[in-house]
Amino acid sequence: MQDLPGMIERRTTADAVFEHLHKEITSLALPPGTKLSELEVARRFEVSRQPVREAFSRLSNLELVLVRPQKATVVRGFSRERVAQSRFVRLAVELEAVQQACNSWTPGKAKTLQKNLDEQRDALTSHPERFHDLDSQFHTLICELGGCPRAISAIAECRQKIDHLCSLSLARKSEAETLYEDHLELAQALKDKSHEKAIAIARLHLSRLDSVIDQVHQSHTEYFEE
Amino acid sequence: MQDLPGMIERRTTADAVFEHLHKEITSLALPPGTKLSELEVARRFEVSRQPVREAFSRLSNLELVLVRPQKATVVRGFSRERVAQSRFVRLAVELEAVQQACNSWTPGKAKTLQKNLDEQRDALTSHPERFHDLDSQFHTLICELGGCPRAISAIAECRQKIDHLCSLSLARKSEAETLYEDHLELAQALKDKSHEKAIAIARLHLSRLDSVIDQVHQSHTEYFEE
DNA sequence: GGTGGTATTCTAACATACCAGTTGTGCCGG
DNA sequence: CCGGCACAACTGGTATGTTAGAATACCACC
Repeated sequence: MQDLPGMIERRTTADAVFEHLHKEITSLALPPGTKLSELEVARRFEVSRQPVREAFSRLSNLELVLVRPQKATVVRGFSRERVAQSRFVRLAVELEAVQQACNSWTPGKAKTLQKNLDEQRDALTSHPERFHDLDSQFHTLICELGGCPRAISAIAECRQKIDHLCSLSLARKSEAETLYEDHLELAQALKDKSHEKAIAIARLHLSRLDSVIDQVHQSHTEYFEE
Repeated sequence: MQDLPGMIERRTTADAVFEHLHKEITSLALPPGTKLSELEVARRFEVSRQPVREAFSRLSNLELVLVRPQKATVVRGFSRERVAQSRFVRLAVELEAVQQACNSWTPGKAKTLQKNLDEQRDALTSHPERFHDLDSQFHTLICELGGCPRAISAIAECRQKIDHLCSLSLARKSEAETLYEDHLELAQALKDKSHEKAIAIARLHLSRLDSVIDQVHQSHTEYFEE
């Protein structure tokens, strides 16, 4: 006797506060270093301090804020180490997913992936803002079609932290073209069922993040904790 | 001007409650399905509901409990899917770590690892209860010496969820011997700098978990959510 | 003018009271 | 005896008051 339908989750005040703050932090509307006071936030949302506390706790779990008892709660900055950690795990998972995909690739799957690639190409010139989503979808498709659905959430979790930082990056335009070309090559490698090539491209693809990270680190040192 | 020394974290009541409950849950003193009432727990620890709420919130983040508003908070059971997810990520990370170790392996590192292996052999007969720690240390050493320190925490996180389940496993004795032999082979593969062999053994090594998981699933179906 | 102690005023942590659902139980009517 | 409804005893969510630690500003004193 499960409560399968009973899981209709109530939307609580704390949820609302959490989601709002989460958005403000990840969008950098609240930049790193910003002090957040329970009382102040509570007044801003016109709720009591309790749900705010709850929200702070969750944000703290996500390492988005640092709660310093009796002092203050501040928005955490980026950490090269944390980013590197995410990148590392994502690389490992992505490599495994790509390999499994290599083993089980079929023309039908290739066609589905090609459809996404076509959209990417169109987006490059017409809707640059859509490229990021298509990029994400591309990697998801490889996991899904490749028989690694478990990799999807793991990668998404890693991406989230990295994307947060990459939102500061300028020059996404030329970057996007490079990424698109990587995607093309990776798709080809899958078609060829060439493990070595696929792995090499995946490694190269993710390594491109490093320069972006370095660039952001230099242009926005003040947002970093180290 | 950092607050390097300012990070001295105070030990709060919520911490204590959280740690206590965490231990009770992971040790299965509070088996899956146990109902936890904020009020009841608060009385047990002689604190107010507030810190208990905080603790519940953290446990919920770790997916150890399920908070159902207006109904109850219950200790979550195992989920084959969640375990598989952890196992998958761990495999991916471990494979990457082993490969990097392969590239940078030296006789000196091999010697350090051998010391751990010797301890494992001794533990098998004299101190079986120590084997688990040595096993953990073995994998950590490979990451550390292999130039993948980042893999350590990622693996530890995955292990935690799986270990929780494996604590129900009987027959750890014969299992341990098999694991030890895997370790020996892996160490040899590293010495030989044989990527293929190392990867194959790592895959095999982790796949051994599956039978343990199946076994626990059959003998303790009531602890599973699905 | 510089230094030490103190008072004020922040903060988050904690305790308590209240509210709004949910659930289980038992009474009452059929 | 059985079904349905009402009530009582829960639950977690929210609001607010209280406590204690930490930073700061200020003032007296050197």
